[in-house]
Amino acid sequence: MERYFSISEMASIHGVSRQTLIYYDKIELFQPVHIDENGYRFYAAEQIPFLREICFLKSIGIKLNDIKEHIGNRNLTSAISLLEYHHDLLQREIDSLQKAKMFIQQRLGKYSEASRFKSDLDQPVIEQFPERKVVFVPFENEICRKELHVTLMKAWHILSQQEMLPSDGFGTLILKDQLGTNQVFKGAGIFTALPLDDTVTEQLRILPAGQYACMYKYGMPYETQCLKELVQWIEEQGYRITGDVIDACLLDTTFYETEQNVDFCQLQIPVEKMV
Amino acid sequence: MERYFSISEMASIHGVSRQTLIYYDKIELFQPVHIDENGYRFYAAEQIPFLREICFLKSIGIKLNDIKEHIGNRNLTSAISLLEYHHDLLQREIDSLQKAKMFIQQRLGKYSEASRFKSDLDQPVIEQFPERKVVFVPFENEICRKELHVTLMKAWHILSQQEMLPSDGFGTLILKDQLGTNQVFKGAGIFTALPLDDTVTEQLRILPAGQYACMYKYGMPYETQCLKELVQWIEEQGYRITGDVIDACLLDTTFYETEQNVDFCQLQIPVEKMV
DNA sequence: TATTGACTGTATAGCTGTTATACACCTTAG
DNA sequence: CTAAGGTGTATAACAGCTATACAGTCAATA
Repeated sequence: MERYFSISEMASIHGVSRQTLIYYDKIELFQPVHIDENGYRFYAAEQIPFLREICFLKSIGIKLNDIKEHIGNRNLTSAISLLEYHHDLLQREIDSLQKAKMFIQQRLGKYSEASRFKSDLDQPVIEQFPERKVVFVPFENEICRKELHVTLMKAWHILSQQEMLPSDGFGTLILKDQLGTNQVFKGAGIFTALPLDDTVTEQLRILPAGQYACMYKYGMPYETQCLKELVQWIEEQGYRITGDVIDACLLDTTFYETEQNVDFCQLQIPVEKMV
Repeated sequence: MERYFSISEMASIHGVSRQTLIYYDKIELFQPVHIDENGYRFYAAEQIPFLREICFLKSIGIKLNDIKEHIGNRNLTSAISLLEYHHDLLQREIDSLQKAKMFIQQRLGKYSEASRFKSDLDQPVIEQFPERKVVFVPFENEICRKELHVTLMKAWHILSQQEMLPSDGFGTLILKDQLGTNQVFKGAGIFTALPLDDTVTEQLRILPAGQYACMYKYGMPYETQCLKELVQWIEEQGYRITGDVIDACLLDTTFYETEQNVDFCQLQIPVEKMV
């Protein structure tokens, strides 16, 4: 019966590579019991349970450094606390991936909305919307492309502080009372939909459920031609505007770099029929 | 109105570091529209949606390389397929972490069993066990420490091929018919509990539910003193052995490196009362 | 005008856990 | 004597940054 295992034997027994054992030797995680005059590494059968345990801990995602600290003086208490700690860590990791998955689903939902829109471009139509919770950040300067982008990023920051992403749509919100004045964008700002129902303490706003007069358009929110048309249409049809105007961005400029360089949007104005 | 953003402005708007933008420049993922005579980078407001989108895709875990390939010529179809692909990837990742979490729970369960054992060392006692599914690998050579370890690793390989880990206990299985002969370990081998109910095509064996005569002990399976004592006790108490002998390892030698260097085990022999 | 301080640039190492490569040595079989 | 198959060391590469060192730029102040 041979006394030692060569490095390749030891590696193949554990399903790891020779290089990996050399690396473990180097970082002093797992070293051969014997080294011969040529520098050849030799491992003992008694070492197998240790390497096995290292492989187990590695497989469940524990860092080699943590394994190294643990494996040296191992006892039931330390083994349990290492596993419990890692269990919590895994749970947090899973939660975070679940969240990412949900953000993707929401974004896909938005894309699906954008691709099968329900009316022609620049054609007014009435649609129903559920209640929407959003974060609202008012503009601080004259509205322009730059102000739009910078303000949106502020809203983004508010979400990301709560570990959320603006995956569920955003746009510009224009105050109802400013319509028809020569300061249409006074008090206006950017909204981003809340992807989770988590509480954002400040800057939370609710877009009410109900019927909205809507119009798809290409253009930036500060181009008000379509807005005027839609408001006029609302009057002609005998509707009354009941709340603030939403200019929801369906596809931003990153989709139209070369040609148009404007957003694909939907104006949404809450209305009710006048009696 | 200033035309450009400096690198630090652009970084802070997006909540990334200056170094990150330098890195994105270098890998040609996101580059400034203008570089002045001193090499200073300047970014345009129109670039914000692109960097924003890069940050979004990065946050949900998409690799920079994939983002780079995608962001250049972006359209609804490619955006959807990128997200759908990544959604599946996330799901697989989550499944794998869930599995790891379950392995930890099982291992913790084993440790808990080991720490609150129900009878004294070397004291026979009757216990109930549920049915257990295990992978069985027979010894190929004379039983000894090395053969135990090597055979256990073979069982490990069978599990890991099915993306499982031997987290739910292992041990030695001795055939009932060899008890009392002078070849006790003929046909014996290593078993490892199946952590999942997945089908392992071959080498699957079932340890039946029922009552077992049990004894905790320190020692390796090839040391048969305790086994003899337990078998004798079974006879004295008027029980009959109904199946193969299990020598379940509760804590392996990695827990006892310096002092004892043997496993903490529990002998389990299925029995029934003779009438 | 000289000097701060806050910016900018480049270049480099470090992190983690390997894998891959290049090059050299040892042993044994043909 | 050579070839094959093992072994050793040293190094780069991967990803996505962060941190550091060192140097140039710019505007405001003493």
